[in-house]
Amino acid sequence: MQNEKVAKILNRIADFMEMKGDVYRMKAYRNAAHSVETLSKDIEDIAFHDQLKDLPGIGTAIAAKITEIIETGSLQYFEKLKKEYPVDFDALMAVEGLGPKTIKLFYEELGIKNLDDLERYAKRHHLRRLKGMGDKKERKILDSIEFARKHSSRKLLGYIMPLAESLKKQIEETGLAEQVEIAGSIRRRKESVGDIDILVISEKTAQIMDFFISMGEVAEIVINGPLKSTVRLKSGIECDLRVFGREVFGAALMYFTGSKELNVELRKLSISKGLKLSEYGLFEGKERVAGQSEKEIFNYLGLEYIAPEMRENRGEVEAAINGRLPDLISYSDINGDLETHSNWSDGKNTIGEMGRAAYKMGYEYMAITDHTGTDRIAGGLGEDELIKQMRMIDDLNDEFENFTILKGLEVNIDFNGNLDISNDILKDMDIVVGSVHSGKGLDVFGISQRILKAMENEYVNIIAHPTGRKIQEEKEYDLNLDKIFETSAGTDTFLEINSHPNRLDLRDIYIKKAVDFGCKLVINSDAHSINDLGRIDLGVATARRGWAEKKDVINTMNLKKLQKLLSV
DNA sequence: GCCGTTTTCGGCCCGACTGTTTTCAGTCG
Repeated sequence: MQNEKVAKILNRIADFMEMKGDVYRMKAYRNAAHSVETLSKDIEDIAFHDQLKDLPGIGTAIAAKITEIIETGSLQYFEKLKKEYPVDFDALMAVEGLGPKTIKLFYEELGIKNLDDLERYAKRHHLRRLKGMGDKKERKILDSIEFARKHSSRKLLGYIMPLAESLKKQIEETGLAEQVEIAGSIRRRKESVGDIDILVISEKTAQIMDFFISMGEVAEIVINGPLKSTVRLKSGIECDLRVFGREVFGAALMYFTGSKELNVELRKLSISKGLKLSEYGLFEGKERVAGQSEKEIFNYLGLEYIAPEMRENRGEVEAAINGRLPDLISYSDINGDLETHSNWSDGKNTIGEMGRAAYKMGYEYMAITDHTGTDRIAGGLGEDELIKQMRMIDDLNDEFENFTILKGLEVNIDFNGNLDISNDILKDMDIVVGSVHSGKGLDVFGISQRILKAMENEYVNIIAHPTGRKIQEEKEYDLNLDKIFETSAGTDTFLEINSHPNRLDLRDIYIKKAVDFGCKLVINSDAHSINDLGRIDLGVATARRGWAEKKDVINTMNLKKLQKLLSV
């Protein structure tokens, strides 16, 4: 899969176009990049079948460039641009107040290529002499360099959510706001987030801003205005607070929830209907015809309500026009957790503690799936220990009413696609989770073949974290997803959506594709302690981003139905 | 550079803020 690489190059070209001030070419490349990014098919396949131009935003010129990237591994046009402007664009863009135009100016006038150059020239006060610059801007840039160095990358949703919720709660508790909402990519539950956006309805604007900028979490104030303030938090992320009136709050929430791509799409749709959409409402001439709630705006535009998790401009607008939006799985639909670990392997809590915590969450069942055999690093269990554990779970289950601990394991799929526990043991398990943990690159058949072989084993129910990616750390395996989805559907092997904050694997666009293939999914916490059980919400959010419905996810079933499904 | 249920040419989302300006460019979301 070269999708990521192609999208990255197109995005970089868009950056160059922005530097050159060619706004419309910039948009064209940006659109094309988005098109490739959100594609669930392999771009090489599409190119091979000569179908690139069928993709939205890709015409003759960009199709030819994509073909060149796939065939030669690079792109002449892109190499030329890089030579023309050899700057560390990402690093410089991370500096607050620095954009493409300023980066170009600095490079052309002073030869600034990276943060070190920038810092040197700022300290020598060379920046302030340039056109459009002044001492204030220079100082602001200097102040922002350190922050940009430390915190240039986006943060994982799972780690930022609790912080955002806590800020929201603190603001609510002041009683100064009528309503407080978290917007932005957090509301869309995107896997990584760049900042925290909080919107409030309030008439006591000065007081609420004062409270916001003096909260304990605040490290530094960037902007402090009457309607908008920006602060840097001690945890290294920026947070915005904006105040709006009640009658426009829906429009503001919609606007600041995004995504940017969806906003553009909705504005275009508005124009085609003779309307105008902004964060202050939907207007017909000068009259505001909707704005108090998001529902009102969607309705007026002739759309069904689009859930925040779906707002990425990946076809949801068309589906909403035609009344074909999926009936998304909801956060309360989960009836149990089918991958958890106890202190028998690398978990922190006892099986009893895990069970009682899951019971308290209102679950009907939970599977203990400790690591096995060769996964010695994770304290893997041998066959004798597994038999002992099964007996103990039987005893524990006598404790509970209307709740069952299922006997399971997370079995390792080795280099040859074999499992490290014999079928004699597997057949007595309620649930068998298969996963690849090691040997990438060392394997005999390629990872797809390993997984496919494991799926063919009649006792394997679930493939855990199927693509093996770790967000911002490890790339996904090079898998033949079509084949895996086809086999999953054919063998009733369920694909996991792992809720670990840095996995969220399967990811959103693959979930959509898996559902289209008729695969059944399972959302698991992969908890290693009772505190991890709650993160299953991240998995549900990811499923919603992949347009999954309740019927697509097996652990929304009650125990009886689930057991029937697993026993087949 | 892409796109078309008024269009194959002439459009391409919108508004606020900041710092530099003396009417605006650049950045941000």
